Amino acid sequence: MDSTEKESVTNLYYETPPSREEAEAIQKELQKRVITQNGFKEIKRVAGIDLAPIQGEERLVCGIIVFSFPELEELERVSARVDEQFPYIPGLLAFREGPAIIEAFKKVKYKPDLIMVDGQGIAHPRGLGIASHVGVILDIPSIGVAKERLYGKYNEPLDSEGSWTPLINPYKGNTIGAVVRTKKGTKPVFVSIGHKIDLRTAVRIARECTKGYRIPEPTRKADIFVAHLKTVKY
DNA sequence: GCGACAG
DNA sequence: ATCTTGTCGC
Repeated sequence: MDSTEKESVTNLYYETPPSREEAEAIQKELQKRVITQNGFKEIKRVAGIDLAPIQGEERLVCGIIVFSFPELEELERVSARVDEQFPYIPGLLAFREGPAIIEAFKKVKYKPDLIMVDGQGIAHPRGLGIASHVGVILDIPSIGVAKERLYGKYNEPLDSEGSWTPLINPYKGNTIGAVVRTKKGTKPVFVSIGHKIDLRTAVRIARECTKGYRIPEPTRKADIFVAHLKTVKY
């Protein structure tokens, strides 16, 4: 690939949106940079990230809230609105939402030690879900916490808080994530390594961030934040 | 060819 | 994600 293409690999912005093939090629390159071991000493701040489309505006709004950890007291919240440049295609979510995340992250003053993204980490067909993609580009530890499965097979975890089962790559048979029951009586969430963290730690952090709701506080609060932002004109 | 398919 | 009212369950 030439220098322009090489540049596009480390950048989520593009003059012309990449084709599906180009996007998948970029994912295969970035996947090689994912680190599946803890790349931090201590986690003192965790950020939750979420997005939502602004109906009728062809734009997306991204909200990021930074919390102290493990206290989970809010330290800061920022947001950014960007034009839609890519459609939603299963497996290529980062090309749609990534630019808004990068833009909003630039405004964060209290840089987090870990970011929690609403979506998959390595539990993805090419091992690079949005949480991993953004983690690698920002070079910051990350974990993916998705509400639905994208890839992998699993057995339903028992209906008790904290129960979890492994999410397995159907071809290789290795574990790519965890199906975690964060709240009894509700559907489980899909936790996977984003970047610079191992699975057991990712599951532990997700659980420590859970406060009585199915969704961990960082992404849950970020979701409420963007739902509000959508209704405000700017 | 037939399903599956994050947000 | 979004379109959408009432409704089942704690």
